[in-house]
Amino acid sequence: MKTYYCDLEVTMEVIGGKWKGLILYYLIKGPKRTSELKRLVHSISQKMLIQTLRELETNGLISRKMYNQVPPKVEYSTTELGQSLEPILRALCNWGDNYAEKSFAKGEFQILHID
Amino acid sequence: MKTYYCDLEVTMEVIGGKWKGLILYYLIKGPKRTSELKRLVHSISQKMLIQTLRELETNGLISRKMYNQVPPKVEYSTTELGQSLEPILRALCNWGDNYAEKSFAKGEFQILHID
DNA sequence: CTGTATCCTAACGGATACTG
DNA sequence: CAGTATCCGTTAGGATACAG
Repeated sequence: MKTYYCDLEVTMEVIGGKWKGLILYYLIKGPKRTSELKRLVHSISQKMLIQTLRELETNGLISRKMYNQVPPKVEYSTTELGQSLEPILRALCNWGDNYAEKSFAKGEFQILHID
Repeated sequence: MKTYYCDLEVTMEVIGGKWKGLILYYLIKGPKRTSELKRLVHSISQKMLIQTLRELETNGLISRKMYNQVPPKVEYSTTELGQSLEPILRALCNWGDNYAEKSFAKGEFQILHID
């Protein structure tokens, strides 16, 4: 059994990592098919996309709906719990935007918006 | 040069990972000496503590003050930028607390509060 | 007390090929 | 289209010893 010493650790376990927050962020805006997510989070590999979706599903943040048809169609959407992260994820984005502006002069990195 | 495609990635780079958010969370409550942090974040190794502090400092979130005395004394504190994360980190904690309550029944994990 | 230097392992994550 | 399986390199991170 996993043990945490601060609630912060719990949240980071759920939305931390390289892809979880990002995928959740897109799903919060509305349901998406697997291929749509693959395109939106365009640098993610097939493996990590599926793997991350499974973890989010296991943690009860998103749900998976499968349509029985050929070719297959699967749609992911946030649960109520996942949706409750919306204000937090938005705040994280806003902070990052502000931070980026202050750090741009240093030329340490770049941000490409491709929405 | 690092490239990001969403502001969310930027923030996660800064407070993500296993220790950054946690250390920042303690420093936001007030300046701390190295040994104090080591005690508070009690499961952290010497190596990760120093390494994480360096990264937070490089990102401009905390500052390091050294006293020239024997034995050495070093004190870390948040910068204005680091302090600006206070509402976000608090929100992350609250969410984790709420999430934990909903998940306790499953017996998947435990939380030990040792403040 | 604060910090550095090694060594070592496990997890993360990318590339590719393949299945229904 | 959606997903699985495998291989493999990189990195995160722990343990330990040591230095100023």
